[in-house]
Amino acid sequence: MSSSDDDTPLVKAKTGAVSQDRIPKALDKAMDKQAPSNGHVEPGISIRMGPVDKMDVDEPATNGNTNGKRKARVSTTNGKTYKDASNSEDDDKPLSKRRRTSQQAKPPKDDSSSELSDVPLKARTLPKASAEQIGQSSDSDTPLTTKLLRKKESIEKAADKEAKAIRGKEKATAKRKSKIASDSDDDIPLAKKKAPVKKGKQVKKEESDSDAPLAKKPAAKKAKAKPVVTTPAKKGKGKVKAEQTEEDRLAEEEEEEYRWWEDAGKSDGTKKWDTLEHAGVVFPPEYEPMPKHVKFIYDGVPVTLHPEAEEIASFYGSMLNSAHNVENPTFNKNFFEDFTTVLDKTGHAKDKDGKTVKIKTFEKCDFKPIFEWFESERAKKKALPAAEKKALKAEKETEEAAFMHCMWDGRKQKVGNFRVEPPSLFRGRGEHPKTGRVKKRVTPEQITINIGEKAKVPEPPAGHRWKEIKHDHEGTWLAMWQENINGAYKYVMLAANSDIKGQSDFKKFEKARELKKHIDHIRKDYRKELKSEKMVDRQRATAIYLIDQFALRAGNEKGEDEADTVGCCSLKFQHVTLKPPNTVIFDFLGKDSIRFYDEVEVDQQVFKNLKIFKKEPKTTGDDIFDRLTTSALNKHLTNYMAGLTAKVFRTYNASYTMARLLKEMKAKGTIQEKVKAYNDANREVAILCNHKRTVAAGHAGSMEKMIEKINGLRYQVWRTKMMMIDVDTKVKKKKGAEYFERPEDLDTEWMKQHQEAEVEELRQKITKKFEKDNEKLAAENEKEMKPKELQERLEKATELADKYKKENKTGKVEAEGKGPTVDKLETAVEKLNQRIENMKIQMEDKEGNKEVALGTSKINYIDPRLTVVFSKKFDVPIEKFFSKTLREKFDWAIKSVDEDWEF
DNA sequence: TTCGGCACTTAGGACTATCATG
DNA sequence: CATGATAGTCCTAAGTGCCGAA
Repeated sequence: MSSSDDDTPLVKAKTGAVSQDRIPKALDKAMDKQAPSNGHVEPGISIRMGPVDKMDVDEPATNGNTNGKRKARVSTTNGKTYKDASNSEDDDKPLSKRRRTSQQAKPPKDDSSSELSDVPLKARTLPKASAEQIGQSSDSDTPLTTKLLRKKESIEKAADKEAKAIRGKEKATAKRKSKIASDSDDDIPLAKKKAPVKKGKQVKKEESDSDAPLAKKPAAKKAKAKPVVTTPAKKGKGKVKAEQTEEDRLAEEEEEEYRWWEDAGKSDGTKKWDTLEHAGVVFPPEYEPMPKHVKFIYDGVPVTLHPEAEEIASFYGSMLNSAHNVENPTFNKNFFEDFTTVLDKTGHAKDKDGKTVKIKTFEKCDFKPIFEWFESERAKKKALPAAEKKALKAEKETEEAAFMHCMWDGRKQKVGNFRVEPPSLFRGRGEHPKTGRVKKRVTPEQITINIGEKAKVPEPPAGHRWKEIKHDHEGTWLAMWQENINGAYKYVMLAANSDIKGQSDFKKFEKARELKKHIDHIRKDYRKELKSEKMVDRQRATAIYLIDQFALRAGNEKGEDEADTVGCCSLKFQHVTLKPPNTVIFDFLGKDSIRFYDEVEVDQQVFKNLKIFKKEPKTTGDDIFDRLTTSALNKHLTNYMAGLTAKVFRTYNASYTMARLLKEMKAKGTIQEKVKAYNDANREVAILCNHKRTVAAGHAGSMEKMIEKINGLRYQVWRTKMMMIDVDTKVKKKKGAEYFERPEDLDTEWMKQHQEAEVEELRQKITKKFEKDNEKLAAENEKEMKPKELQERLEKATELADKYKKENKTGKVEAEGKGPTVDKLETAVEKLNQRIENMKIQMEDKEGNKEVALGTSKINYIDPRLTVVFSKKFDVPIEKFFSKTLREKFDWAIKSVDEDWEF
């Protein structure tokens, strides 16, 4: 049967080449052979990967490793229990659970050197090895971590739901009604929704459509609130409503808070404001030449530069300590080129006799004195008394106060980045061809101001004028300029906690929630289209599959003069390695030149397709999706839902994953434990989105320290056990000799070293304390202690050393503490073991977290309402999850949901 | 259909404040 | 009370995606 999966009629290709629109049957078949669809995967290792295409069920392999689990699955997409309709059993399989063979698998190359801080850098350079080589080398250590307990989960989930259903039968029905009323068909089984009723109509008028949730939802809520007072489900909302009126009154008296998320109508999505007043931008301070004695050195000779050139030299000099830039040849080359241009213009340098020195070679430049001067300045600033620092800060604040806020439709709103970017050296990431170039000072003449017609236009600095004054009501920016290196547009916009940003955030998440209603349909479609005989469709379906399953970015085309990074649509031949039967290895640099490495199992058909897309004559450097662009992809996606683009999948899958994880969580334990559990879920999402950070410089060191500490504790455990024998020789028999054995890895050599280290540590501590005490005495004008006193105090350390020495000699440990008994010692051992366990957990946590950044997903991908609900339900203060700024940013979420809310 | 222009979100790293810890 | 680790903030680069003109 496996050869019949291509049941669609095939149009004969004209030339038979892959690049034709149609996929020749022969090729498709050939691919079948190369990638045997019935290739066996050991069920023990394999997590079920790609969702099974119904059309492929005749292929044993794909089903083989999912075995019985699938049958029992109940779709939980909407948080409601119902039998999954039709053939999309796996559509809702939570992302993070599926298909990552190596969720946290480190690429083989990284493994060797986790202690080196430059590893990430290395990892970020494009691998030179061929794709095949990578495949092979990683063969050996396909790390299979994180296997999530799918079975258990679905059982728990079902039980959970049942319980819930019983608890709130009434509630549920009320909710159901209200939900329907409020235009959310969350509860309707997939089967019923899948008909693309809206399809055609929605296509073009996305503007108004995508706004629908924003506009309609709150309105619906409000309308509901009145009549529903009696139903339990509505109580919450009724209350909110009541509070609101009160608050409104209060608000009017003070600041007046605008609860836009409760405001119906408002904003058709294009017009963003009616009136807009603001103070413009703050320019960076003019360059202040360094004191005369600070010289740039050329070829060993201290020379003087024209201030303009000196400023540029100072950019470079001040960053001598960040090897990241200064050791990058491109950075140096670009810098020197731009530096030379300015030097040519300003007459190069003068030596102390006023003779011109021409600067020709970068290697002969010495920026050290400049660097040192900057360092000393920095130190000076740091050493400033706290009071002075504060005063300085306050002064700056008052100076900038006017720029901090604007008036947006008459409401005071915080402005985000009102400071114009100061000149500097461009720090492009990864292998950016322009990194190191001089980013010039921005003049008022380059800046366009966007402001209300009736508002007072901010004064440009004396003797200057703005480039242009606009009154663009459809823009949310206050000022704009273009930077000189890439021609990038820079905008001054409102801060994240402003209404306007909040609104678009809200919209974003509502859009993702809407995708929930269409996702099954979409998944079904792309699975079907994976087999389309049209190359374009097949590529598109495959791409959507990757975006959906692995949270890849869209992957727009990039220019020549940018770093060479990719996303889904721009994946190149060498970024994807195929390992039969159905394992795919992704290895490429994504946004910010962050490496994406993942070894996953995919749907058999996807594997086959990728093989076709990589078919000769394609080779390194060629596009895998050569018939696909992001705009074609997005255009296709809009057919399903207005405003649906590739990016929405990331939001959806991230939030959906978080929602699932939080829902599965048990409300038990201390607050700390709950927070930890939340962070673990957060981490899973971060891993899904490949949000990374560079490993902290001291990571390996602090790791080692922890290990030593743990070993120290283990040693103490052993010693305590030995003390038991000292107290009562009989325990040795009772507990067995094994109990008293010192762990093997803590061999005699280690022990001696450890003892010495302990003694030394104690000695240091005593000495330090002594010195400090003395200082104190000196400060109080009293007599300092004699060195003899120190000697006496150090006796303790010697005693310890002696004790250890004796222990080593006799092989016995004298019991410590008063009235030691076996019982007491046993509790002591227990306590020590507990501490060891805690530390181990802490350590693992740290290690697992060392290159995962949680912030990005929390700020951009996880619907904040999920966190708010979690906080309320589990009774953990929201402060534990959101910092002050985040609480402000997510104000709308905090104030708008009760604990019944679901993503 | 492609391309450049434009506006907006997403991103990691540098810098800074705060907290724990010894 | 210093000191190092961690959390929080700031900065700006690097994406996405839309639009209209060629």
